[in-house]
Amino acid sequence: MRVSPPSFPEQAATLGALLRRPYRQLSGRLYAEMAAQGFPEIRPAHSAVFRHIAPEGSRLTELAELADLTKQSMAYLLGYLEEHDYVSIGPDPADARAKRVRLTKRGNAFIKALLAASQRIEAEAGKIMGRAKMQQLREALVALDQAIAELP
Amino acid sequence: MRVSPPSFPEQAATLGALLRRPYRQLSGRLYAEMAAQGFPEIRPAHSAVFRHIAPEGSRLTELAELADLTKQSMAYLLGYLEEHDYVSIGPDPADARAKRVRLTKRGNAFIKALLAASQRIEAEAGKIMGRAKMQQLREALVALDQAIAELP
DNA sequence: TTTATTTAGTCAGAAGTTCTGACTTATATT
DNA sequence: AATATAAGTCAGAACTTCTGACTAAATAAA
Repeated sequence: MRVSPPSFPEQAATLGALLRRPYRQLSGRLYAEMAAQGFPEIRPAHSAVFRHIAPEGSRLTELAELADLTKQSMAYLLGYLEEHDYVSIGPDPADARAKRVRLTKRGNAFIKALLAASQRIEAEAGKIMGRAKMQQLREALVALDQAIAELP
Repeated sequence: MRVSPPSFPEQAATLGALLRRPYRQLSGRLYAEMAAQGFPEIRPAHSAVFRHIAPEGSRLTELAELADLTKQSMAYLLGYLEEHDYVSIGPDPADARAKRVRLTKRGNAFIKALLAASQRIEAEAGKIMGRAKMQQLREALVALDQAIAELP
């Protein structure tokens, strides 16, 4: 004698929904904090660059591949970041077709601030939910990522 | 004597990164499968509707609030879904200004298929990483979501 | 019970993110 | 040397979401 059908995703709490909610929350907090700390130009899309750029610099195409974006999309993001002095884009000495993208001082400062804020938020959440559970969560997320990669 | 600075997010594995990766993977697989199963029109943005729509139907404004979107954005998504016969949009008998959005047969079929695929993928991943760990993961994700909500 | 306010939704326009297709130039292969 | 491949660019479009201004209906206040 069911009163209301539990057949809708919100109640069903799919794994996807469970992952999405905290991710969104975290993301929102983080970028708001970065804006407050003097990096207001950075939007979530730009993380595609910051996540993958190498300390010695990276090529546009390389970044595009790592971020799973087209070269055009990556070029768009990089143009914006160059304009706002987060990266510099110069010629690649080894290949006249290619460009070398490097973090500027400001770009490095942004990453440092983002990492610090992220760790602080994680630590605070850890205090609330328990550090052991947070550690379990991390391990389980790594395992999940691995498991999904092995899926047929 | 550090050789390469570990100061970049990809290596740092922030909690955000750990959540994002499997979420993206899951999402990608799920929508590809839905397309293969006869629902090619549905894109991730539309989940904002399916996640929140009530069995008896919902109002546009209500859906917008639940999804944390503007009414205009929700109207855009609903228009598309109505065109493709996933929802019907009719007048609300209780309020002449309002509209009532209901899932069509096709909309219900989509949700059913999405849920089934999601559960199947989760079960398969569970077989690989261990069902106990998957259960731990679910619990930890709920705890994390709760903890983030309690953050200052 | 008029008047004022709030609520539901629309219209117009824009910004941002990402895509496809066609192209140029430089490098690598044959 | 001729051909194929790789790095990026240019032009244009689709999609997602936003802001601001608006209409019409419902609710609250005077």
